Amino acid sequence: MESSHRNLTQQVVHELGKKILQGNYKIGERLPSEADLCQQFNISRTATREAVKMLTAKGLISSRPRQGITVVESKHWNLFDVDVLNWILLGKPDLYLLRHFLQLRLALEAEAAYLAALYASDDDLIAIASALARMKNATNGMDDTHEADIAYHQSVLSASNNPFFIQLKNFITTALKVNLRFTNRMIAVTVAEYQAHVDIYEHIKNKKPQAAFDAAMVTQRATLAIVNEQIAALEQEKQHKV
Amino acid sequence: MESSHRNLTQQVVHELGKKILQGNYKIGERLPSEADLCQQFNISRTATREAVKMLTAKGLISSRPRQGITVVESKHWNLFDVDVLNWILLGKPDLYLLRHFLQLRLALEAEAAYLAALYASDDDLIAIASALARMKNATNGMDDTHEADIAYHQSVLSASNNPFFIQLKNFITTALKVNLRFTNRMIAVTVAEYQAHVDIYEHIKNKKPQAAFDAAMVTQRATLAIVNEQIAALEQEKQHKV
DNA sequence: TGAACTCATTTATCATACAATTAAGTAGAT
DNA sequence: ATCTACTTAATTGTATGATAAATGAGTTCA
Repeated sequence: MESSHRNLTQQVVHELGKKILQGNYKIGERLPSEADLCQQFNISRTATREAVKMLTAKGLISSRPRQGITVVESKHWNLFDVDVLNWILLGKPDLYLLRHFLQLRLALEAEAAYLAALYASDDDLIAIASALARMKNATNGMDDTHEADIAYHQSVLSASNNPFFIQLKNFITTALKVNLRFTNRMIAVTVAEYQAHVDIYEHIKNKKPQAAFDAAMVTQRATLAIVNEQIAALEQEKQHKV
Repeated sequence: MESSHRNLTQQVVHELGKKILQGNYKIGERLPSEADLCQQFNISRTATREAVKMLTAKGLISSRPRQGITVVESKHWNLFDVDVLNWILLGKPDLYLLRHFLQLRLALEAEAAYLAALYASDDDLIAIASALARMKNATNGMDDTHEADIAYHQSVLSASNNPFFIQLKNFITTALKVNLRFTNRMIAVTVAEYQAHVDIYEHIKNKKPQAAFDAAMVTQRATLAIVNEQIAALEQEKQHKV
């Protein structure tokens, strides 16, 4: 068990969270009662209840006397919670999830670039530059592409100096992980992306918000277009099977 | 006490959450120990611990043996949690918070309009249209402006058919509440806004994503510009005082 | 100096008991 | 029959007390 270092409550939170996000319990359905959960996990009511409370706090379930523990509507789920996001990833992410992630990333990252051009401090600029340096090394195999990519995107979000954008760094990082599962990128692709990011950085440094926004938007719409094509191809394939 | 209908645990969650978000405990600082909290609220350890766990699940605090209960860095806070957002509002929202909200709304709502133009179902379109009808009534005083406004924004987000955008309906609603505190809108303004929303709706209905995006973007940048001016004026005023 | 040990503090977990809530069933009146 | 009021049982909510585990800080000893 990979989670043996965590305490009991957190392990149960993890197990139940995974099951809920993977659809083992349908919406509105009852989970096992506290007593049953105690038996299943062989733990005390204290630990069980604390786990239930944590999942409640994340908006996944609701517990009431006599009614038991039920899965609430998915619109109440805190999809931007790090744990919830990771539980989603433990399932089998499909192209539709990838598209949803990209759609939100597009919206966020373009405006983050815009705001960075307006509000980035000197330190923020240095952070972006050093992330870009790592990306360049990565194209030569001297650094990890994925790590460098994450560092770059996080540095731009930080430079927006908006706490809400900053909080979404978790989300973006997770979205990039999903990306990684679908795109086995060639070095060539990475170089092109690197150049695009350099351009955005220049706009940010030169305090040209609209230019930074547009550049980021173009890059992301292109990525999204590729995924949309893949989905279209997939759906056509399904049609043929039927 | 307005929260007397809630159970004990949730009341404590609310009280502590408020205090943390209002800055009564600094980041890294220790909250009272479990034992102290039991005394302060005059409740059992069970209730106290469950409250602590819920706040932990929302990313506000961390509790470890010997170290106690500490406020974690704000970058870990789940700012998109409904409760956390409301605790923020219980403070005294300033123009900077309003700006942060608007910056994110701008990013989200423009792209939501784009996606709505691509993916809105017939029902989605009907929902937007009926929200617009409510807004029109509101300009005649026949419906509540604020409620109608919320309904409109929510209907566009729903029409994006992206679960992440849909989850952010809570956020947008809260952001609109903050808006309300600062802008005592004239009817005239509302009429102008109404027309802008009608235009966006037409673009969505006609499946013109880019047009919908641009229209939404223009409206929001204008709103943001006003707030930026107010902030600039405020900062200049402060300069004079010094 | 520093490594090993002890100790005290605080959270983590367990066990048990009772209270509160509420869905569902039951009895009684009309 | 059916509506109301009552009873019951299932489930979570809260309280209490005891013990375990983690860990920072001090203490001893080589």
